[in-house]
Amino acid sequence: MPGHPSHLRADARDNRQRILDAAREAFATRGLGVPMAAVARRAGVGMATLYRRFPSRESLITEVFADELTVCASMVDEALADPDPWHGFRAAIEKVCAMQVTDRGFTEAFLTAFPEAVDYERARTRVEEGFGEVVRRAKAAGRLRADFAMADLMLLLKANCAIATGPEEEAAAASRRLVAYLLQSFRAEHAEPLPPAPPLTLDKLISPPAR
Amino acid sequence: MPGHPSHLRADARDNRQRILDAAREAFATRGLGVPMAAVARRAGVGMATLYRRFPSRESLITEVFADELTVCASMVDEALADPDPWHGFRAAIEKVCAMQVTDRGFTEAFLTAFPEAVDYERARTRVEEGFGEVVRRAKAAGRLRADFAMADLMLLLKANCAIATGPEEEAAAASRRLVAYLLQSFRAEHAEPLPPAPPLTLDKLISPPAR
DNA sequence: GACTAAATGGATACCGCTGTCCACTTACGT
DNA sequence: ACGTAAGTGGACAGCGGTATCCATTTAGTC
Repeated sequence: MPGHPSHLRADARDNRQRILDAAREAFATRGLGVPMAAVARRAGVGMATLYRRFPSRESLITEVFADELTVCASMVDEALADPDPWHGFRAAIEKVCAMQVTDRGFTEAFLTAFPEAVDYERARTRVEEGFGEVVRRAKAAGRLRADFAMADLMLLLKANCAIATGPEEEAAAASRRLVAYLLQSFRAEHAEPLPPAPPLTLDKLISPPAR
Repeated sequence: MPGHPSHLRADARDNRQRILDAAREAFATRGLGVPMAAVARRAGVGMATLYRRFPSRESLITEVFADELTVCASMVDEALADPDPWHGFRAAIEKVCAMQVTDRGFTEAFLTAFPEAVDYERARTRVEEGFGEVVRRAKAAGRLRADFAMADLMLLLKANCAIATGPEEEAAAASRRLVAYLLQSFRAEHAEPLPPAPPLTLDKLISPPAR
């Protein structure tokens, strides 16, 4: 694993970080699929540097995504710390969806699994398990409908991802409204019967290699 | 406008139709963005033929999409003929969403406006107005919440579009569940306050030129 | 059946993006 | 200070896709 920051010369380590920052920004504004050259230029490094550090586009995406997943994990922690389980559930969902709107790269990455990543894998399961606990508590409190499935979270994220395209102002409004609609349906009070949940999990659901 | 079928030699007219059929099929299975050469091969014609008939990829998409919009319009007509306004509303939405799942090209096309098309424009407004009437009647019957906006339909379609990717079986299940959730929220009975609707219409909402 | 304009297909020029190679530069131990 | 290995940037070959050109074939008319 040559990507690891340890054992790197000081300047190389510096450049590595610059690349990650540039990539995050580029992915956020222009989506994954942005030319590698654009990332390199933005970072102020040459192609070779970029490719030595991140041999494939996927490895770069993976690394950037791992960082963002960490942010995500902290949101889940906040939700767990909330004394009101439903409020925690609701706030976590609203925050992640808002994040998808502002950061297009994050959005796409969420939909494009990269099974290789290791750190990423750990953060992911941490998020999954943490959120599972949030769900359990909200159900126990009688606020979240009992037939809510984790796959429904995926459903919401995927849906919101589509909403998150286009001019940011509109996208934000649209996302808020979609989330409000769905949160209302998630409430236990007026639950109506549903078709079965699809067999989707955070990794399984995804469209294969994007392109 | 060289695209028009009239005044074409018989064989040319025939080939034009073969291209449209091939394109519809190719778009449906492999998405818009399928290589033009693949469409040509599938239609059993050369590149030149394809490009003479449809000078740009967009013009081809537009034409195919116009046909599919017609199907869509007939669904709206069915909804209008339904004596139960809410049932009509519900059935129309379920049908269109199911169509998005089976036909990936249609889905993408729905998200990628092409303002130039003329026939397309007519079919579109026909669908919009027809569905507007469906909505009006469902509201009048007290079954659809009063603050439902046409933009909410766009919201649903865009969301469902993201759901419609991946293996068809899973996608279908996921779509059914999403639609069920949203339809529940659309019902007047238990309506809760919502954030304002985004200013989206069928053409306005769209992300600019796809790629 | 013969003539002509329309229609055709495949070869081809072209373009943008990826990923590699190599001659030069720089950090760091001594 | 200086040697060396690590690091660097830009040039470049390869690839997959688009759009065009032109020699050949074919439909429709007399």
